[in-house]
Amino acid sequence: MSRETRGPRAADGGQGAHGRRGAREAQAEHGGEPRGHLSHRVPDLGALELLLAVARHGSLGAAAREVGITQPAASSRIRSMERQLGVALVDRSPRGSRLTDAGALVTDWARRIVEAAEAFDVGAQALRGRRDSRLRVAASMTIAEYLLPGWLIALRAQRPDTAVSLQAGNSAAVAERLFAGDADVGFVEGLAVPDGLDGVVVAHDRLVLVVAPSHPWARRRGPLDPAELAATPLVLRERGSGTRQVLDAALSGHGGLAQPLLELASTTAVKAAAVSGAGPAVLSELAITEELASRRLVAIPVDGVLLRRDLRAVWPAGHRPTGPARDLLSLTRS
Amino acid sequence: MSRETRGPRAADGGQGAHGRRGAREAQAEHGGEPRGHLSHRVPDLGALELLLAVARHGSLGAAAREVGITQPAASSRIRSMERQLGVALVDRSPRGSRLTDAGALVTDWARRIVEAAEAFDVGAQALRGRRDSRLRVAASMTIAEYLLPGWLIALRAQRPDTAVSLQAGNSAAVAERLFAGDADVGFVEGLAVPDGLDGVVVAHDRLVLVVAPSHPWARRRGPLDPAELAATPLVLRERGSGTRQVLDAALSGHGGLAQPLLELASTTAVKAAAVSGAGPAVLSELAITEELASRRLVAIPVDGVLLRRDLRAVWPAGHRPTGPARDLLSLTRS
DNA sequence: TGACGTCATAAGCTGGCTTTATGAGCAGGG
DNA sequence: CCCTGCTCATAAAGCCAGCTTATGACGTCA
Repeated sequence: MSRETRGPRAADGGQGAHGRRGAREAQAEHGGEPRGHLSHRVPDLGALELLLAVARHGSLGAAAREVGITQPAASSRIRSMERQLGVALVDRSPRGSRLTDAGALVTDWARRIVEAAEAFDVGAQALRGRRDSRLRVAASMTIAEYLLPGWLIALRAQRPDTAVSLQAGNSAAVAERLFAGDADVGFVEGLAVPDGLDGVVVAHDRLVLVVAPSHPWARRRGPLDPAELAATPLVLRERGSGTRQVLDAALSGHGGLAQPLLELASTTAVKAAAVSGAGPAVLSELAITEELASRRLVAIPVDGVLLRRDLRAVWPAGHRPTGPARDLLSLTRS
Repeated sequence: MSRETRGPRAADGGQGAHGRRGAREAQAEHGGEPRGHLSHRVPDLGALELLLAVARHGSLGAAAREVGITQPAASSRIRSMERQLGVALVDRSPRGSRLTDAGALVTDWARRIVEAAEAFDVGAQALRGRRDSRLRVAASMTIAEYLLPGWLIALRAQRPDTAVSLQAGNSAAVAERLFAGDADVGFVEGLAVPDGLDGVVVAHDRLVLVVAPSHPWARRRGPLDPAELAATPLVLRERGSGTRQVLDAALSGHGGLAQPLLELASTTAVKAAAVSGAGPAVLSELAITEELASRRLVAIPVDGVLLRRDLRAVWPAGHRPTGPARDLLSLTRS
């Protein structure tokens, strides 16, 4: 089956013996595993896109056409990807190419990388904030980080030529932009709509108590008592952050928050501290799906506390969004 | 200024015109922003890793050291990333470099790409299946695709030198490998444990009815009636797949499944069909989190049907796993 | 059998990223 | 006060991956 063996080891591309190696002593490619960084073991985005195209078309040539390269380039690139991974990805035949079983698995993993890259792309483009943007969005950090890219991808699918710009900031900054006419629609998280704005709830965000798997709480059977949570020093965002406000309010009836174990400036820093075992933290469920899935963090249920906040689209009171902003809003309502 | 990065094609002016026109006239039929594929607009993995390192260290030089390049290379690479994105990412000062606000956002999006790449990496390494593996895992497709990479990342964090190999297949194949001694532990999805195996439930998987946002059901208020679901032609996996078995069983009391609208060979194909509006589909929640978040698919609740299946770790009856396999198991139990 | 499809091979070019070598700016200690 | 040590920026030269064009080999179908 498949001519797999027919060609000599392919495009070893006349690289050869240019002796001199720079001062990069670290990684030798000899023998066993490449011990370098991710970027040495994972094919680049272009190769992954090509692989997805091959999966779609069942043909190297057609895939090459889709991504705008020639057939030999595609052939060589897939082959070097197979060499790099040490796995046969496609079964070549004179009638086309189909993914092997392993190739299907690899392709699905690749798809997740490419999807993350799409979110990055659409977000970065919005961040560039060109002046000709048809839709100017102001959003809180959490929303800009976790939800907006998905919305923008969906928006692009529906209205491909809507240029979007994004400004991220806290609730006050969002309100300011809206009042100044610098943004067409805003997104904020928190307990109430800022004065002078109207809004609708577009999503909910649960706050979750998490600890590293090594923490004793990770082996608890039952849920935690709110008073116990309130009495425990936590890793927290600085005072004034949305997350901390909600937590404060929720625990006010149980003695209030204990003195923080650590106060950090960003969600990411808090997450990193929690993962590394510094202590329990309370974070948005949006921020920790990955960590929960890979067991770097463990969620601890807490009884009888509503750690939940609303995520709202907002606009200056009375000026309901129209045009592209309305299109975006209609995407965000579940 | 940087002369206009050469467009995807464009550079043809230089030498193109030989008699035969090259295949590069391949113009994208994709609507929307046509120019350039993802890989031209998104920095490569190495650059993203570097950016994360800068975020961690607050210094270009230290970040360079971490990823194994020199400081000038890091400086240049960050700079070209900023040019590519059109956004200032770091504030440089004689005392170090800190992310700008936009840089923090970009870095968080970058982190998601890198995390997906880590999952790809650990999965691909396992797939390579070297003979010296200390832990040989056999798993069903769904588990191998969505859950195993996360588990393996966690395992690597705890036991860095555990070489893992992975064989993916259906339940029967998993059982076979276990009996033959080709695998140390298996993971299967389905209603029951195969004969001759013991196992524990490690997770649950809900099946979800989804439609494209354009489908009339997407605008329903209430949940769907099971009989209505049963009577509707669906996009399905081929007969015999785990998903379809569960669906069949769940709807047997409501008239049984209608004639399929489409029968496709992979979860991915079903998902793609559903996204493109071919019709309603029932898929594992694991497979559609991304699509739900970005509104490419909408979940429709169904009343009174238990579309749920167990995901189990399994091993030959009586031979409870030990060693690395036991370490893995302890990670998978929530 | 010949036309068309597939993929593989070969050779040459280009450009991005790298390296080494240097310079400039700011901080803190002797 | 200036030297030492950190930071980042610039410049010149070289490697290498990947691209292209040109061709060949193989299989299928009318």
